[in-house]
Amino acid sequence: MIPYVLVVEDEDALSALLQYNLDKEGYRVTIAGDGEEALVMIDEQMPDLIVLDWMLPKVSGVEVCRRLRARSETRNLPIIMLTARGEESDRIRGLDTGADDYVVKPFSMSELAARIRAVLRRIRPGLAEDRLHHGDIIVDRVAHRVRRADKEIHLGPTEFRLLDYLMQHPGRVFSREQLLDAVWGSDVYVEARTVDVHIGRLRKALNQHVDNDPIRTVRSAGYSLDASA
Amino acid sequence: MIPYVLVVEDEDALSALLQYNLDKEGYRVTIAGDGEEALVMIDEQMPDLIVLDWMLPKVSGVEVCRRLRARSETRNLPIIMLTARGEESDRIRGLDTGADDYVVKPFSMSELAARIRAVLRRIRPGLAEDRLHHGDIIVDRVAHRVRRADKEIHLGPTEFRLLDYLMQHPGRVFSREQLLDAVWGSDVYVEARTVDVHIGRLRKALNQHVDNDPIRTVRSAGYSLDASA
DNA sequence: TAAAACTGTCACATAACTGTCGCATAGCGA
DNA sequence: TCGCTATGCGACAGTTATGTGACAGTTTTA
Repeated sequence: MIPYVLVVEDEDALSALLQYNLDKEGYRVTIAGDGEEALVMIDEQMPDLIVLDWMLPKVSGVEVCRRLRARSETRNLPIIMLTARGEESDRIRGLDTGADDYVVKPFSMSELAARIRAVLRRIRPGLAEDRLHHGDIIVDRVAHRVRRADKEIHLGPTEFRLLDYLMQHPGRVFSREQLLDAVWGSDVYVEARTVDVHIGRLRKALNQHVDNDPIRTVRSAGYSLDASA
Repeated sequence: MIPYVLVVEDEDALSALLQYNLDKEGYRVTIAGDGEEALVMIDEQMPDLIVLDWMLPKVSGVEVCRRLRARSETRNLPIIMLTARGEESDRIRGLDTGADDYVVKPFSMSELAARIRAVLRRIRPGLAEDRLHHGDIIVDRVAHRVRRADKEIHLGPTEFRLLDYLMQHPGRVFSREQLLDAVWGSDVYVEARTVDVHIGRLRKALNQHVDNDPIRTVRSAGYSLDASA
């Protein structure tokens, strides 16, 4: 699955550059222009990693960082800080606040990309690994196969991506909109109810040999992969 | 082709010695000082073999090993562990984790070099082997012959290379683009659909005497050699 | 040098998958 | 319990991806 990076940066020139290059590196990228916006987007879209400018309007980078660390859902969200030279003494405070790494401006794209790779690997090995297990479900991303209780399960491409995404965050509830963003892509327009249909198809496929349904419907909130099991 | 060896070792004296001696043995050598650095370098430089100290700062040797084995790109990367005497009981765990061989410190350079040669010869399946087997298919890369179920199969050059490539990674799904890169070469421009046609021809040739198709189509993803069978 | 073998593309047939509707149910607050 | 809202899901028509025979241009073989 494609890692999803949120860039929080108020200088448009830089954020556009970052978007362009990270996209080319194979990441899905969104931009937030200030800390407040960032906090909202993080909640809604659950990125895999955040590139966070130290200085930001409204809510500073440090503050964003601190708040994310204070909440359990975002405690392990990888964060890379961007700091300007001269704020160097602050770096340490940055890491204290809970950033996973920092890059000093001006930086090269390849340097940032390398840090991102390293941090993703270190913090969230699940992203890079090519097999996801949960209960009796196995998703093999390289072979593009799904098994449940040792039976081969055939899924269409969309159902496959949907399951893959849910398996990355077991137990977490996703709204239909979040799932559309993550699985269909933020650019296409599709009815939210379509998610229901695909969830239904996924359920049917997964439960054909087994009695218990691993997908939990959370009324008026969305769906999640059942954390138990 | 000079084999490229990455040495992961935190004691500078030892790593320098290794670099010197392995270089003299005819290997290209790079050093990583801890596990984290190693993981980055492996990704970026794709060495042919890794000499990995058991005890490392940040990310231990075992952990590095485990993570490499969890990702398909590095699953077959040969690894030789360096363990200190007294960690001997751990040795077994080392091999379980996926190391291909281990050497107990203190060791002689010639011993290490011999292990490296042996492992390179033994492990590199596609590169060194002159025959690939999978199910009832045999590809003889030296004689340039293919047999299935004991019948000689005639393939054109492109079909041969295509099958050869698929047989190096059974089960793994390759996109049309990946196959074009690997089989046709990254510089030529050929329609992606051309892959379909060659897959079709390959299928026809392979299945002429046998009923079951060893090539799996994964809709919207690509093709793979069926890992079962 | 002619015949045979091989390639890459196309066009068309078919199979697989998608998104939406609409109606049936289930859940929930009053 | 009633009424409203949210979800489940079969059906369907439109779309997209794949399989494959034909063909013309090239390369290899005899």
